[in-house]
Amino acid sequence: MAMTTGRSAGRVRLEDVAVLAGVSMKTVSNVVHNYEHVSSTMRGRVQAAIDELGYRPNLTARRLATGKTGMIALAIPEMDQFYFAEMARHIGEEAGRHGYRIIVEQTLNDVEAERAVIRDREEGLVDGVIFHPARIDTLEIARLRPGTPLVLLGEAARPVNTDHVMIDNTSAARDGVEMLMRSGRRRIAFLATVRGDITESTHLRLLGYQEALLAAGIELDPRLVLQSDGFSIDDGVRAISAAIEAGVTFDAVLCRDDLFALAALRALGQAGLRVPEDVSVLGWDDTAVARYSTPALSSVSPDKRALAAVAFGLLEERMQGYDGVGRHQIVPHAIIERATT
Amino acid sequence: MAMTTGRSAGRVRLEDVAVLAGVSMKTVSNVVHNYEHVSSTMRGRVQAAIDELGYRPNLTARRLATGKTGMIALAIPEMDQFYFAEMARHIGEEAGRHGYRIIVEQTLNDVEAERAVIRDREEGLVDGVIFHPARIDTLEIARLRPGTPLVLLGEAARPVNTDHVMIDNTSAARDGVEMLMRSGRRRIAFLATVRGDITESTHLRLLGYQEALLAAGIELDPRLVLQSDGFSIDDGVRAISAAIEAGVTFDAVLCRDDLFALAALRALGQAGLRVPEDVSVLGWDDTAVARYSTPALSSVSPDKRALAAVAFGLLEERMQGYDGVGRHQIVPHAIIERATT
DNA sequence: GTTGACATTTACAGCGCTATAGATTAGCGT
DNA sequence: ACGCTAATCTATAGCGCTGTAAATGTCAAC
Repeated sequence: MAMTTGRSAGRVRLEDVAVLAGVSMKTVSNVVHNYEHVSSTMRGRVQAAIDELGYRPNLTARRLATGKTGMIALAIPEMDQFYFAEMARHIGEEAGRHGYRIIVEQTLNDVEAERAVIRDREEGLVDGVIFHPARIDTLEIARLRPGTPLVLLGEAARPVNTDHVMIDNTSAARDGVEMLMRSGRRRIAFLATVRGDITESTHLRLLGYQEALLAAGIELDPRLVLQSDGFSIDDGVRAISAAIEAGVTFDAVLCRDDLFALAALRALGQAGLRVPEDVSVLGWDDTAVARYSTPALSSVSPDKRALAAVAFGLLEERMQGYDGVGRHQIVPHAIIERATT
Repeated sequence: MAMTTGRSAGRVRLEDVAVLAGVSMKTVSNVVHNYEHVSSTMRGRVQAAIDELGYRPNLTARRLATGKTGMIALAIPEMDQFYFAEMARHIGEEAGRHGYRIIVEQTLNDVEAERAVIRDREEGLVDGVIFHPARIDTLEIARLRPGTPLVLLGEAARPVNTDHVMIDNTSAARDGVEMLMRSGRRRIAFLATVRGDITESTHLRLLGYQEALLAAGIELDPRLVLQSDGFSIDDGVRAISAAIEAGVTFDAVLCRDDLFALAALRALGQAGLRVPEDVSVLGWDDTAVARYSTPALSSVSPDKRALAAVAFGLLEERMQGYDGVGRHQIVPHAIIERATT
């Protein structure tokens, strides 16, 4: 047993290979990188030394030397929330395809954690950041303007000079409501506005809901816009149960996310209402639970793959030096009909 | 030549701060690290320079110098699967508490990707790896024996010399079956063995299921051990529907994961069977969907937080130099009863 | 005053790799 | 043979930080 100072036990370095092969370090580096102008004899000799010693390049050193890390940070509120987990997967795959790896940062809905993301907490650690903010607004992000390339996901409260990709929430909500109306629904509830929600999403979706109704000549009934005390499933259940008990009637519910749609399923079941016979339920985000629930949820489906691809694309341009104004991109959405409508 | 390769535009370095403050680099470093033996005048002067220049340390350089990265890799099959997403969250939080960050590696059930994890793909990038293998067995892992500290999650096909943490699947299955029997169930089905499943988990759970039944003096009925063609919800639905159509009767189902439990809910509903009146359903993993489904799923609940904490603890010891034999740790589980039992 | 014994601060050699510039060799037309 | 270009290969200066060893200051105790 060789005695090592706590640190990485006598790791094999590039120089060791060079010495064994009797060549310069640069030549070893060249064969490691498959540089073309290396004679095949040389390549063979070096490769043999690499194999013999079991050399593997130290990525940290490489990074310091090149200034590129090959990693991007993905900052999301919670990685076990369906929507974010799915986005993380897509972004991870997309990044992988382009030779990047991702490191996931959970902000856990903490303002300070989100600020830390923007303030280059990752300095020198990642080449870029994809960030889905939950607590801080785009204005503040613009103010803290990080040095690392950044792309935002999700709603932008107002136009800012930061790259940004999202779906058109308002138009998606309109599409959802129109779909419900096509199947004859007229009294459509919105589940729900959430107390203390500082994100723009709910608002935009509500707006689309109202626009569609008005466009169809249906008068808005404020009692159909449900109110929830929080984002949990129980909050959702309470919101809808309260409405039912208060005598509010409706034949469809547009939900701000799939979780609220599950809440609707539960509350309606408890009230003895059948889905979709008595009430249609339309979720939002089209996460895996939509497929797994019984009855399977219809849901407004953002094109997550496109979201990931576009976000990564914008980021890549920034990483390659683009330094122009912030760009806003809209990716497509669809209404996926399953068993609840 | 100031003509550097497109590299990071004039970033502020430690040396810049040192020059501005008129002190040595080491002193700046000391201030950055809150080293105690720094006079407060000095600290103030240096801090002012840091603030003025907006200096932020380059983590890559720090890493190269210290040999510690402060990061651990978490390698899991897919990060959008409920169980893995939740484990990722817990491990991320646990690591964060100890000053580490995680980088998530999706192996996507690919054998080569899993081998790459073991073969130190992360060389010099992370201080340790927590790995939940899906395709390669523990024997192969032992053979490829990586240089980086490693802790395994999930079942070990056989004792190996690698740290490893899991719940006692067999005993958990027994507990689950006993709970079902206590509520009077006698014909308990197992959903399901999966064709092509090379993991040990299903097998161990099935074993526990059988042990509990035998211990209660109930004869094993092979028709109650359902067979599925795959891991998807539809595979699960088909497996259970086929059994029902074949005239197999049962009053409870122990499922190998929550997804199959949702499948059971769906198939039973389609067959007009009520849950839990006619058939009890017990899921496994106690993922968020268990709480969200209607009726809410009862589920075998591994203590994920403990799993994360123990795994991280073992890894930390390895990272600090422990080099003894592989340790196996069992963490607690519980049976969470909700509405399906 | 001096002397230790500490507390502070500094100088500088790495960490392992890449990249630039220059040295060497090879290939070829005349 | 000779000159010239192109193909290979080498030497070495960083990348930005930390750790070590040594230098300098400070202060209480003689």
